[in-house]
Amino acid sequence: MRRSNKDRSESMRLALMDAARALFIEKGYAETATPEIVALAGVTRGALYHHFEDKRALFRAVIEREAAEVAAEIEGAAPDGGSPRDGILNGTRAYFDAMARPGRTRLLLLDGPAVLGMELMRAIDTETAEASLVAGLEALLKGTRNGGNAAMLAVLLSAAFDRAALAIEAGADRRQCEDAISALIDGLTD
Amino acid sequence: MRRSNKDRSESMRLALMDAARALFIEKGYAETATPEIVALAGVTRGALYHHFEDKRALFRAVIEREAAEVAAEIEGAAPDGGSPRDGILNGTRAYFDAMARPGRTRLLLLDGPAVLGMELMRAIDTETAEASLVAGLEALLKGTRNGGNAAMLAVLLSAAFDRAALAIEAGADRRQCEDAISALIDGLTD
DNA sequence: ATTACAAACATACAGTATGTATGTAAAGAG
DNA sequence: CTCTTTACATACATACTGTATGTTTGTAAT
Repeated sequence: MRRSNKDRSESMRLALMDAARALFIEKGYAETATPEIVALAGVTRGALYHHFEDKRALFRAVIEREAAEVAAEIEGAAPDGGSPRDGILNGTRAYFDAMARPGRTRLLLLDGPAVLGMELMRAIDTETAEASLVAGLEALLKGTRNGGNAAMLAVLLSAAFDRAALAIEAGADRRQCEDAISALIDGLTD
Repeated sequence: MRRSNKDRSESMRLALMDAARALFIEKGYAETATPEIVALAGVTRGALYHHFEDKRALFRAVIEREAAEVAAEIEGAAPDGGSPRDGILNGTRAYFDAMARPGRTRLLLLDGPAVLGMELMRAIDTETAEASLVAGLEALLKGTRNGGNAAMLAVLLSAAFDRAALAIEAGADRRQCEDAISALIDGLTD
């Protein structure tokens, strides 16, 4: 069979990213060796280092795809209508749904920040949850006593969402998490 | 000079932990090699592997000491008197002070969770900020509509504190962080 | 004190990882 | 149908981790 170079590159990148993702979520970034990755993908390390600068670049590609998927799932689940409060809470639930996919908390909340750094991680998922959270909070708090804090509150609340996602994966009751977040959100207005 | 074995072990462990800490905060856990650590401590790798099972065990010792120091600083700064609200906010400020020491955010909030895992990290600093935060929140919320959520709210709020500490180190305005946290806390009661 | 043992280190080694350099086959341009 | 470039495989240099072994220093008993 005769395939174009573009096709070959694309499927090879995907195969490598899929194999890497499977191992990264199973054993973590540090404990995953490149020979394992390429063995799982059925190729050699030559392919890996041809398409990615180094192991970290492969990890970054996996992270960026994962973050984009999370963003897309949230985007797709947000009706974007209704009150600012409902918009935020719907977004929260969509975020929990998205983060329930196995491996995502480890990739995006544990290994990602440690390997790529907080700065880069923030840049990667800047258009993820937090951007719409800022918008929602600004709408919610406009004119209230907390109107000026929307940006900072979004930072802190998104941290709470992240921790909640980790807690849920660790066995915490999801309903209880949502109630606590509702309490935090509602406290800002009334 | 003739020193006892206990003395030798103790000072050697401290020397290794100090050297390791300096390199861990400068380059991160993964990028720090054991030959560097022992070179900085002026010994050989034999000493390291005699006193610690592996590199990870040395990192864990560094983390546990750091977490204990943070806990002690908070403990020392908490007057423990006054209203629950003031107690929580004082604890928050003490936490920010403690986390302002260079390297602590990286050790305790980035590399720690990734290397040791969330579960172990939670066990290590379980008696740190969060225990007193739970107590403070329970006192604050007793009888209010959020009385049953104190434990979960403590989890979420401590995540917000952590993120705030990271933001402050990244250049965010500390005062603004404290205001936002006050807003979250006060919203739970009024 | 001398001997006997254990603890504290240093040195040497085996295994494996990463990244690079080089070689080969397939695709695309002229 | 050449010629070049891209895609990949193989081979290699370097470095790190953990262990095994050796040497010195402390410790306890006879």
